[in-house]
Amino acid sequence: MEIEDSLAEAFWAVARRLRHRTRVALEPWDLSPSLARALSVLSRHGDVRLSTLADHLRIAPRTATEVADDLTRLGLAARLPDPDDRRATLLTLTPAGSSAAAEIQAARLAEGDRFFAVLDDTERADLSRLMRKLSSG
Amino acid sequence: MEIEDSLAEAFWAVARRLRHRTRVALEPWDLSPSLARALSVLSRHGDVRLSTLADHLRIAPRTATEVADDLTRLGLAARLPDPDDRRATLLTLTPAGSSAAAEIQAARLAEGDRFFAVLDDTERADLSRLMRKLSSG
DNA sequence: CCTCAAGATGAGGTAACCTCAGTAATATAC
DNA sequence: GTATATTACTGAGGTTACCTCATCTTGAGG
Repeated sequence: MEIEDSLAEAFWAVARRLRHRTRVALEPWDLSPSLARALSVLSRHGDVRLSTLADHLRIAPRTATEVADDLTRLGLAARLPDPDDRRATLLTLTPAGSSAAAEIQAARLAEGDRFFAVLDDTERADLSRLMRKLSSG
Repeated sequence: MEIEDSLAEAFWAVARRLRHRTRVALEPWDLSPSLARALSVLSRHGDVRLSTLADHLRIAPRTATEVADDLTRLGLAARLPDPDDRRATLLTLTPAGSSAAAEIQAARLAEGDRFFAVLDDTERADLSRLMRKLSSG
């Protein structure tokens, strides 16, 4: 049936596979992808304002409030007042949040490595170069 | 900051870009990605039962009912009784649905071509080979 | 013909987004 | 030094694209 597989379709097939794998890798933490991403932003950028979090996640500011609520309810993050601006709220990782973030990051990296392990070194280098070209072209 | 860009991250950056471009390319038809996919299943497989549509889209059968409702309301598809099984309903493209499907398919292909046009022939062949390897590995 | 399964759908729910309006705090302009 | 605009967050309520469960009709096998 698939007489003509466009490059885009092939790309999406790989994306689907990778997404599925990643989702499975996150299962032990029982975190939605959305919360996992937020956690990773917090661990990469330290304490952030909700509006900054929204920017990083490319979501509306209002939605960042909800993400913060969820992480707080799970004991992974906490709100604290921004000393520089009393309108603002900083979101900070709790110890539980930090360690979850670290473990998740490690699991994700490992899963990525495993996924791309079917390629040899040269192929991975090629792919990396092509991706860079496509994401800045 | 980005000392170590994993291959997976680079891949997702490209995916985001391609998704964005595709969404923009679909704008003229004012169809959600979900309906556009359904339309494309119909145009590839001809009349299908709702349950079959659900399988192709990997959604629950109940959800296919809603997709069918939406396409019908837009005049792009119509329900007709399955002559082989009076429990079943076939979904068929209307003329408007067929031509929309064809145009969208063409636009998507063109957009994909444009997206991957920053690569030369060799690079595209490489990418294609790598994608095939990753989606069957 | 009786029971069980399959196809569609009504009712109702969820996750992850959104906009709009409102409040508090800050920055800017006069 | 006050008036005005702007910024940061959040309450209320909506949307999309899914889901499950219960129900109805029809089909299939013993």
